[in-house]
Amino acid sequence: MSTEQPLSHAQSLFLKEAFARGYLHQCTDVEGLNKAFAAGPVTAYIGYDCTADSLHVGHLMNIMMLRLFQRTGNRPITLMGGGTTKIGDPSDKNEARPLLTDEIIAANMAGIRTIFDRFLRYDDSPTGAIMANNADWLEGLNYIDFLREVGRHFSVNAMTKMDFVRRRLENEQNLSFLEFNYMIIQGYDFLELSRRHGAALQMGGSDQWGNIVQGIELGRRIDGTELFGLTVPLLATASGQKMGKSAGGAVWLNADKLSDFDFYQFWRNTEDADVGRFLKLFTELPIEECDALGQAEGAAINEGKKVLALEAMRLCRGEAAAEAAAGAAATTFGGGGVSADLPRVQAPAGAIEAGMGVQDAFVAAGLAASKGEVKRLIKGGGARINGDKVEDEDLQITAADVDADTGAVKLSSGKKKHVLLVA
RNA sequence: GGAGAGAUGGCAGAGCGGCUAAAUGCGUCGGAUUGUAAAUCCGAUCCUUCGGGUACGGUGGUUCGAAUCCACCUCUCUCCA
Repeated sequence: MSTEQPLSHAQSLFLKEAFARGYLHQCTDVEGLNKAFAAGPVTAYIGYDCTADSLHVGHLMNIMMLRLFQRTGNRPITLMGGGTTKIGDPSDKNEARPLLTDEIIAANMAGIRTIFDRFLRYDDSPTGAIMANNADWLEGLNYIDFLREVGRHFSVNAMTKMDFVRRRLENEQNLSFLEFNYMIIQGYDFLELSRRHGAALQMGGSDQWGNIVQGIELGRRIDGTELFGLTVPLLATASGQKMGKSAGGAVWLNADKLSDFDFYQFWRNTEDADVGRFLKLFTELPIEECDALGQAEGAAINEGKKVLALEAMRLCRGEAAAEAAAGAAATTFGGGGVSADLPRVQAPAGAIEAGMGVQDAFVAAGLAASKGEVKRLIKGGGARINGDKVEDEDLQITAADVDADTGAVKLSSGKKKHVLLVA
């Protein structure tokens, strides 16, 4: 796509900026979309599954894009897949996954919403974000009416040519009718959102391209409306790793799923080659500044990583958490001191006073999954208590190990994972 | 509907009566190096009350002894119709 052409209207700011920051992958019709922006605020949506009670870094790029979309004078809709989650997206999966219950879906949705509140402004103004839930229209659908209105526009011939369908068919793996309907339902969401809220654009991960296009087609055929789609690129690290692992687990955006310290560390440990790109994607610093920081050579690039970590923290966890995590990192890695802002885990009541085995302590702190793992860690020289290497696998942790200031014992697995086990 | 092949640790994939808690690779976790980076190198990699206990799709059986042999069941794949 070209950014050379003069974009005389402020609304096109979004596409220009999104492109420059690296959010754009594919677009169904750049010219048409530019015109739409020129005509006034555009309403766009991104759909989110409710399969977990938090979103993770993999979702962050498109949340940032929604935020940019709003800041550049448009109205974003976050669509919760309360209805579609009951079906489960079959694309890219080889087997059907177990269906979630209503209770779990509702709980997941509540967890996910807390994240959006940090990034978007929800209100009734022309650019105020809207929270939608496709359960609102999917659950009340009348089967016959739906088939007559929507079903007739879908060609099974075409649907069987889709990658995931063909794969399932060729491998003779069961593809239930339920799953087969997912793309119809998702396409229908777009139609419904365009009717209810005037949504003209759907954005999403590049894996959603097919679903998005289906929705656009549907809108054109049934309502004769012109709809647009655009996707964000798949995110990987420079060395080719899929992004989003930290301290042994997914990098959740919710603080109750991943501590502020670990979240900060995730960004702080970004690969050199990714610094500039990630700054543009995950912070709101001016592009020139991102580029400058990302181009630093050698150890100087660490400054960029600190900025990235701090800024990403600000957006995802808030100012106070960002400062605290940065401080905790500085004391932990700089001075070797113990920061009170390291992740805290409560030890079983009275356990430390009574004397707690190291192995149990590490497991309790979540630094190891089993005692055998702790033994291996000790054998490998990676276990530390208050900074001292553990040599004896039967060592007892007692009240004497509890630091007066933090009221906890600092346990470390390797050089980067630290937990304060609170007595 | 007919004929074959297969199901092994987080994954891929050897093993085909005892030496097999099960080769090798990937992944993961430590260590070294370094800049809390990447790359590289080294080590570890079921649980345990440290006696043992679980484990090679499921259930029985043969055997002193089975992931390995037999029967049935479940699922998957390939070829033919």
